[in-house]
Amino acid sequence: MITKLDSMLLAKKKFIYHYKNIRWAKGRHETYLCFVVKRRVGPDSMSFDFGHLRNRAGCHVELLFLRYLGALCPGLWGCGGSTEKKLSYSITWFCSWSPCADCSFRLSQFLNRTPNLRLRIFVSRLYFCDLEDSREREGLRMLKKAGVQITVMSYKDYFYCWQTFVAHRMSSFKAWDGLHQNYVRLARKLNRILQACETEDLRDAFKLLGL
DNA sequence: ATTTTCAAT
Repeated sequence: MITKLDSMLLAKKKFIYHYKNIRWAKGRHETYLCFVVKRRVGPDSMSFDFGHLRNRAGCHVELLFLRYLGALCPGLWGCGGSTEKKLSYSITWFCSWSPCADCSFRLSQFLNRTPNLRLRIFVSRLYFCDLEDSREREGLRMLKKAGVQITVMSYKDYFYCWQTFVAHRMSSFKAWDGLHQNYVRLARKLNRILQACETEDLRDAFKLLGL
C-alpha cells in the first residue's frame, strides 16, 4: 500500500485537538471522521481505501460520508443489473464525536437496507449522552440493533489513527494526560448506555413469556 | 463544585 500524500493526511495538531478525549471538550465545533474501507476480493486479497472527512455547514460528517459511499464502495448496490451480485464491504470509522440522534437514526435505517455493508464505529467522545433519556443515547442503541459495533477509542486506536491518517512525519504518537482514565470513564458510560438494549430485550422476552 | 457538545456571530 502506497502512502497517500501529506495533503490527504490530517495535520498533527488538528488530530490531537479534535480527538482529545477530555471531559469538557470546549470549542470542538467540528467533527472529524477517519475511515477505512475494505472489500474482500479473494481469500487473500483485499481492496482497501482510507481517508478522512470533516463536517460541512449544515451537514454532519456521517451523512457526508454516506454521500461519498457510492464512490468508496463501487458495486455496493450491484453493478446495474438487478441480478448482479452485490459486493460486500466493511467499513471502520473513527469519529471525534459519537453520532447525534438524527444521524444514528438515518444510519440505522440505511444499514438495515444494506446488509452487505458492515460498519464498525470508534468514537473519541460521547455527544450529548449525559442525560439518561437523551435521544443520542437512544440513537446509539438503535445503531447497535442495526448491527453496528460501537466502541470508545483507546490508546491503541489513537495510535493506529496516528499511523494511518495523520501526517506524523515519523514522530510517534504521544498520549495526552488522562487519555487512559478518560477512555475508561467513557467506555463504562457507553457500556451502560448499550446495556439498556439487553435489559429492554429481556423485558420483551419476559413479556412474551407472560412473566 | 463546576466546566462541553457536527455554532453562531
